[in-house]
Amino acid sequence: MPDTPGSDGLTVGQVSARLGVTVRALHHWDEIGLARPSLRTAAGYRLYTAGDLERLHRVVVYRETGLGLDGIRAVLDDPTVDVPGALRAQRAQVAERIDRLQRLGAGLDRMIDAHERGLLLTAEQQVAVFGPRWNPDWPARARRRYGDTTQWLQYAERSASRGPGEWRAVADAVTGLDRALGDAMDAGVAPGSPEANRLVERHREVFASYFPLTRRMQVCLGRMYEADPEFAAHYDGVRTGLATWFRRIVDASARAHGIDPDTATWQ
Amino acid sequence: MPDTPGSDGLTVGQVSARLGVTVRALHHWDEIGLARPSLRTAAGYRLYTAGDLERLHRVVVYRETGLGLDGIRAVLDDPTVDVPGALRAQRAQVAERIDRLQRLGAGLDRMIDAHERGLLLTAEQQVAVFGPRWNPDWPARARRRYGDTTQWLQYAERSASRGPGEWRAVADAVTGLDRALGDAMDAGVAPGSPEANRLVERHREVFASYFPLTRRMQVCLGRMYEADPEFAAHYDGVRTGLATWFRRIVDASARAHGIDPDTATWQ
DNA sequence: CTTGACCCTCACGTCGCGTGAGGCCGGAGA
DNA sequence: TCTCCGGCCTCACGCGACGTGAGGGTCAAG
Repeated sequence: MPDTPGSDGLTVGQVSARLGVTVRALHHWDEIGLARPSLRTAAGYRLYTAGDLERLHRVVVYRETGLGLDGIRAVLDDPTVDVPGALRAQRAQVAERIDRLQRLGAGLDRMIDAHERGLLLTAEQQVAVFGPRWNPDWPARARRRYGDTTQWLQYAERSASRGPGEWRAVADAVTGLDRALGDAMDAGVAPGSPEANRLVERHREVFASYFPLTRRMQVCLGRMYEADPEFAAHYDGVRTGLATWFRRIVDASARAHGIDPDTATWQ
Repeated sequence: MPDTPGSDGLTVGQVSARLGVTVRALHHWDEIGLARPSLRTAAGYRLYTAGDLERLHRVVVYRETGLGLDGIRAVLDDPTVDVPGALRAQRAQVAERIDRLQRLGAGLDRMIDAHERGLLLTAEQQVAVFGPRWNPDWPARARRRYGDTTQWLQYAERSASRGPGEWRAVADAVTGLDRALGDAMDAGVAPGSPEANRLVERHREVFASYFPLTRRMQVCLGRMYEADPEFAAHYDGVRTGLATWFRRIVDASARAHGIDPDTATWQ
């Protein structure tokens, strides 16, 4: 009985089942000469002998260490190769990959937090950075209102990489702008004047630390500042009537750039 | 000055320097339509506008999370995609990969230990498994003598996956064989007899738990048992003269298989 | 004689670029 | 004006370890 399974060799399927590797992998290892069957049937079927199985088993063992096929070939065929050394090198690589993945995971956690909370600072940090008039509920409320917009995404992406120091700079820029706007209104700067237009540009630049803002979006924002009680309260807290004056200088600037502020949309 | 850098776009090299990505990556992202420049010069140079830079920056951010380019495309272009969900899925994948790598690292540590110490058991475990006649220095001495042979490699590979239970089974098989050999010698079993040959085969099978043993290697091993004081002491401790008798039954069996025991080599 | 499970050999696809090859473009110095 | 050098362009193959068909032979059983 020369073709009883096991008497002179196992077929790819049988080896595959025994060693838990795919048939294709066996073909591949045969192709590249890493582990070839010593026998073939007349029909060309691969037959793996007991000795072949030995080698295959060693291949499987070293493959599980993450060694590349060339490395495995070296370990199996080159008696001068330093196997424990190769294993230790492999171990170091694995440790490094774990490190990288852990850093990546931490970065992901930060981004997830930024998307969900809008800000990575604790309530105390927020008050310390943005001042006592800051309400720590605002980020969560902003997320509920705008969380499904592209701009929220962009804002979250930026927030992920900002700590207290960066936020302090943003807050300083914003309060500086508020002061400049109030002073200009006090000084009687007229909408459409070069000075007013410069302030509008400055607002766009400062605001870009949250997300990129087009002129049209800025127009919508100006109207929102005026209409939304919370925003209006903020600007009127700087100077009475500032929200309205700001809308007027934005509208005038938009008109100067060929935009009709009454039909402008957010998109 | 329509071609001042920055006025209407940056070239690939400038973008590459700013964002810390390779020029080839920019080409690639252009090819697959992930992030294309809005402009080209007459000569075909890519020119990235401020808006293009925005998009590129977002690509870079999400690429750092390990998201695939198709995933990034979805995040950037499909407003219905659940970004925090995608990030959390990515986070879970990362955690799983860390897990796998940590298991892989543990496996590597075991293999390294097996190669270096020859045995993963503590001295106490060794004595518990192999009995009071066992000397815990033996594995280290064996490594010094045979550590550069293929057989040591195979032995170490097997050792890496053996705990006390498996070693107990091996030890039992060995002591059972020793007893059977001693009994047979006592009973006057003759070298070359079927019973002696069966014992030789049994020895090869038992020994295969250390590493695969050919008949020729077995012949050499028989001579070593007789010549090496330590091995001889062990077998003579079972029965006086057992080492010599064992060599004789191995020789006889080898001759029956067409091997000249006096010229057989380990290879 | 057919069926269905198993085997064979191509040969392309994967993923995100790296790495040339071969050649055009643009600003600066001789 | 010529030349030089650095930067840009478009192919197009390579990588690593197979996955996944396509198209077709083989083998034991009914």
